[in-house]
Amino acid sequence: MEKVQEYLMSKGIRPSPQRIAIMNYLLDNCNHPTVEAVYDALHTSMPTLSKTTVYNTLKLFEEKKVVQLLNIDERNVRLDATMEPHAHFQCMRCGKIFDVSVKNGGKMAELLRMNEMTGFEVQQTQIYYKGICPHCQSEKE
Amino acid sequence: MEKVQEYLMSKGIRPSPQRIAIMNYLLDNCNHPTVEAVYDALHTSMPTLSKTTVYNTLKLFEEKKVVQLLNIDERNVRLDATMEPHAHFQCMRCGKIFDVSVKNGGKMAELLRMNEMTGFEVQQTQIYYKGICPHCQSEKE
DNA sequence: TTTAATTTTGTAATCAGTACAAATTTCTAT
DNA sequence: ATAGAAATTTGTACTGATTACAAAATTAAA
Repeated sequence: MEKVQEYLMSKGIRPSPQRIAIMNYLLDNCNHPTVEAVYDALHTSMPTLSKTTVYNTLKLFEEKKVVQLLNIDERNVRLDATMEPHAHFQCMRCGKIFDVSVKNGGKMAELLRMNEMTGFEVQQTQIYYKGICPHCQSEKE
Repeated sequence: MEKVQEYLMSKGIRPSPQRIAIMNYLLDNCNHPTVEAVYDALHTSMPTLSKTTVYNTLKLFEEKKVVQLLNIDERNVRLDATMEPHAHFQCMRCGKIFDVSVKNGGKMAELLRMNEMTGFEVQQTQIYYKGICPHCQSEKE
């Protein structure tokens, strides 16, 4: 329960109630929520929470590398508290985002990263797929 | 010169003057321009051009698969008329976007695509890198 | 050559994200 | 403890990219 507090501190993040709440939400909801979703969910139990705080916190979390901000959806940012290397798939029909484990613990991404990148200092890699998820494929229409 | 017209027609796009102008611009400017940049550049020689037309046209181009809309920059969409499979690198300092050729003509991406994607119908793949470009690395401060 | 279909245009609206300064909370040093 | 400094949170106002929409213009078809 209080593990999150220690986790944040270990990452150099002061564990304010808001930050703990946001981090907990992200850890419990791995469905790549939007900022809006985070705010809406926490707003009820924490009525004073401001949307600006959510944005500030997420920017801090990204800097401290405890959260990824995904740009796979052109509408709005999606959050992901899983930092192990993995790719993402978004269904163009239902909009859901799925994690895609990259074989060999990201070695593939490493390989990719090597090609032609001479002189480029790569700090982040994002792999995005778009298409139709299994559930939507078996839908009539 | 008039090749573009035929190219568009071959892709099922009616070659209006606006569409030809936009396509030509994208083919001549492979530096992943923004929508704004396209509009600004063409607006002078084609004063009646509307920004809405640029947006409409680009959406059409994407549907017809003659242009990619890149979401690598969180601020605004970037355009790319190169449809051969390749990745992109954005410098976090200067903001420039570079093409990264994926070795073996996209076979690497194909490999990635295979893993764990059972049941998922992949239609697009985007690989985004972020970091510091060679030029910005050799900059003081 | 009138009618229908397509495309373009301009304006207004939307909506995610940011700037900013006041208010609050937390930390530190007495 | 407690005053003052530092960090954090909050609310409001703003920005700026993108979209909605309906009228105007262009093109195709009969």
